[in-house]
Amino acid sequence: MTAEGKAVTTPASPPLTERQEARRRRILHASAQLASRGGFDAVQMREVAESSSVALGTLYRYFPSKVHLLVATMQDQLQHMHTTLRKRPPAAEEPAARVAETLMRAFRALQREPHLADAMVRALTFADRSVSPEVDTVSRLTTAIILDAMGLDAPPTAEQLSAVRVIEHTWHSALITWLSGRASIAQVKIDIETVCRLIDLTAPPESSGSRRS
Amino acid sequence: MTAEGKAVTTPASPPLTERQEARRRRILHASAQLASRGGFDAVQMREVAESSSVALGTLYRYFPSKVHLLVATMQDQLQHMHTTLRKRPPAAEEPAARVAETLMRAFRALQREPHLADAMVRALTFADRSVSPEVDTVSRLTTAIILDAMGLDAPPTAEQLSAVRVIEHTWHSALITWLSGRASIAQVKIDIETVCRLIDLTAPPESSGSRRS
DNA sequence: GGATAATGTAGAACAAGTTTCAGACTTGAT
DNA sequence: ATCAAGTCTGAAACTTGTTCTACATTATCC
Repeated sequence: MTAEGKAVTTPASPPLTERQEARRRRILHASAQLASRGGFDAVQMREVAESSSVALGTLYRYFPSKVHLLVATMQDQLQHMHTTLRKRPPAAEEPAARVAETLMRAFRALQREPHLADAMVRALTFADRSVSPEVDTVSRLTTAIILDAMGLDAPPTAEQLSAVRVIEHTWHSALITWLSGRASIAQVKIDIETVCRLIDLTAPPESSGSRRS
Repeated sequence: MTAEGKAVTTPASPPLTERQEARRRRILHASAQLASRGGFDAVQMREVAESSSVALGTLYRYFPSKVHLLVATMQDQLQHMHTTLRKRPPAAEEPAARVAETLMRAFRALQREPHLADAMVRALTFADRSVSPEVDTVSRLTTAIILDAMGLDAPPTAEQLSAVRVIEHTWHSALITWLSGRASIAQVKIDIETVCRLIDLTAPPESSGSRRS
């Protein structure tokens, strides 16, 4: 069960026309493309505008800052990842192992586009208050992915949610250290596995009455 | 025992003259001052230069970028914190509790200067590869503080070091969520306490032969 | 003490994010 | 079809990090 029934996708403000939806999509595509080339710095607003055949002013109407744009790009990518992951759920038995497996899978996907990862993650952690809603959406998506991986058969306890938050913290920060070349891939793997141990630690007692098969 | 016998402080490149040391200090002071006012954005290189009576070019000779400057500022502040913390070591018995207590103390210090915290932490996570050495120094300092708090009587095991790394990840990322208004102080406290449980989890077996008093 | 290299100064110049504005184009309602 | 409101465009302007240049000051070495 995903954390939210609502579509995490749609802030549903004013409904966009078709042409507008298309523009938005072009912009996000250009953003991801440029990011894939050279990371955060390579995503230059003028280039994104030109690349997506949109005036600079329009770009700024759709995404009020570069960080907004990149966080939206991340939302987009995460959505893909989420659906991809749902298709082949992790194989392991234990929740902790399942989460670790899922995150490592995501990590390998990021390794294929390290520059894109750089742009998205840097934007995410650099975001200030004005981007909070968008960053929060990303966070909820990530939480949903992790909870999915845990494969709980009861709603998560408060303790488990704390563990998930800590896992998210570790995930983001470990990515940063990797992206900035201060930690190896192996290191990141160890950190993920280490933090996932918290899941076992916070599992509710096996036979305490509220378990469902 | 601190993680390093070497002075984490001194990269010891070319020894600075007295006037140079003074300049450097003026710059760091101005940086912290401006950061305290308005956070990352308020630290404008021209203002730092003027504020510390140094030409812009000179500022850039001392700190090759704004991020370098702010990371150095953080180094500076951390050093203070470390010596302050050493004076009154945490009271708790258990290593996990001691670390949590220490981090919460640090957190309260940051709360007193939230804008400064903002500037330093944002710079830290935004830093790219060119700042890796400096960021690494900060990381080593943080590790030292945590290890100190654990009060081990034997050198930390590899497992414990992993736990410490995860704690650091959580610490940075939790700070970010707090600074960007997406998590409350209480939330950060819970996250810290949650992650600190990893310390118990990775403690070496009590009476396994390599214990000292 | 003077030559010489390194360091510092002032200020212009450049780059990229962001804002602004006048005019052209769409859209939706009548 | 027409009008008003909202949207998009192109281009210039503005801000702040960063670089560059020509000249002054300081430090070092003989």
